[in-house]
Amino acid sequence: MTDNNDNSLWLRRNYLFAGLNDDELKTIASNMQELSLDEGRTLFEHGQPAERFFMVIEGQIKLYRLSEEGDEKVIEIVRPGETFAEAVMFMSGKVFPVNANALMKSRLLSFSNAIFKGLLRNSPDSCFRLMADMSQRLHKRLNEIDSLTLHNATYRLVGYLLRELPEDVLQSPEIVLTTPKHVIASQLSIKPETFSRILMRLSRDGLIVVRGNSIVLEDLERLRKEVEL
Amino acid sequence: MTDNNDNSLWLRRNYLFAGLNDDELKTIASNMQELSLDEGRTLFEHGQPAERFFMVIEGQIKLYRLSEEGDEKVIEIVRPGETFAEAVMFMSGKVFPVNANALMKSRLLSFSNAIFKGLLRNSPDSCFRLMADMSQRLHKRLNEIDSLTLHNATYRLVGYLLRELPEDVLQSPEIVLTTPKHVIASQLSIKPETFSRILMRLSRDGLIVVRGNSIVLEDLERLRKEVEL
DNA sequence: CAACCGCCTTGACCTTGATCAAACCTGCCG
DNA sequence: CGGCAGGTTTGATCAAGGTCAAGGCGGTTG
Repeated sequence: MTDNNDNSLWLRRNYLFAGLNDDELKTIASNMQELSLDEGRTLFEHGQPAERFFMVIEGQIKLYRLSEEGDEKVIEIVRPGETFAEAVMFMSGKVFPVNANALMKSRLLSFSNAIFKGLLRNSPDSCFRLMADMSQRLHKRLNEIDSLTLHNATYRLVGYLLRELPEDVLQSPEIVLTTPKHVIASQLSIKPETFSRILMRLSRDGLIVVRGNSIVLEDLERLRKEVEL
Repeated sequence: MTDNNDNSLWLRRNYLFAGLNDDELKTIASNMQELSLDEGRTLFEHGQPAERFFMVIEGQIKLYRLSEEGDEKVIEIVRPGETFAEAVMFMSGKVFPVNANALMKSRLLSFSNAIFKGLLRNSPDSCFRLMADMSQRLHKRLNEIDSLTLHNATYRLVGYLLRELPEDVLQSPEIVLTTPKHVIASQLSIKPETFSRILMRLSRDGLIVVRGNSIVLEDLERLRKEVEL
């Protein structure tokens, strides 16, 4: 139970649960499960019935789709503090729409859809939070479709770099990739070879400096112009 | 008011409002506005503040994005009975994420976000319906990303044809395009020329027969195989 | 410390679908 | 009925990014 108390902190911190009172949080906490996954372990697969949703508290979870030929498209990398698969509980079929797999040793919490739904019924506030969450996801997907159809690979990559930049612009504009490049490439719908070549070109042109997993954005001005045009 | 009574029928028919009682429906109805748009008229633009959402009762509304160079990507064609922009009310920025434009003379109803949100606060049932709606949209977007990144233009086009097929398989497998081909092409993220060529190839191979806006699916068997592999 | 393994990079070549340009329909309007 | 306009088709060419193959570079492990 001390374990669970520890985990409850994560609940209070997440906006999804912020609309619940102490009793409701207790209900959630007493039904949540902690689980840990070794690197490479799969949590669920596309098409499996979905009864729970998840929060990452440590590590990284890769959400992805597979084509019939086995090609992989990474939809999202979920990081500590973030929830996933919570929108599935309202879908008619109620099966996971993607595969989920640990990129590294990870710890998660899982929550019963049924119980959470029960609480939602008495908490319009929580409903609104969840809807805000879904609305934001919808918007992110729209932007991805936009950049896939209206823009090219360089645009997507530069956009990614700029989004990865920490909020406060004052600190040094360096990004340290915490995920293998080929996974980021897949997320941006670029092949690893092309990903590498674009980084190459950007550094040849003096926009960035690459040293392994570290990318320094040398010329923010020109990088920003790259995604505006 | 007879007009509004007429329009109220549309409300009762739409699942979004199905969770509301008579009083609540009356509130909605008394605040809804009817508007009509001539062909080519724009309803709203990407980035404009969003205070209302809409239902089409006649005609077709094109939702689309524009690139900086003016290229257009059609996100969706909204047809009679369907609502749109209702997810926007929960977004932080509350601006329309797309442009909306009438493909032909159209009639719409519009509803105040604020008032609907007020009703939602007392109707968990309606919240759940809206969440089901958003969840379904999320899933549709995911599938679009999937088919953009993991599949080719032919797959998308054949998939479209099969989805357009009426439910009951018994009737003749003919599709009549009610939207200009270049608009459908954009929806599928294909250029008009390529769209035309793919139709050409499919009919040369005996899978379909094209006559203007009519497409007869001659060989459902092989068409289905096309999207499975 | 050597060997191996996974990941990344580099080079040569290829394929899909885009682009550009012209012809072709079809419906509409004067 | 002639001509014009929008949408569609067709043909020739092009380019972005994918594929295939080989090499390099760490990092881990026995």
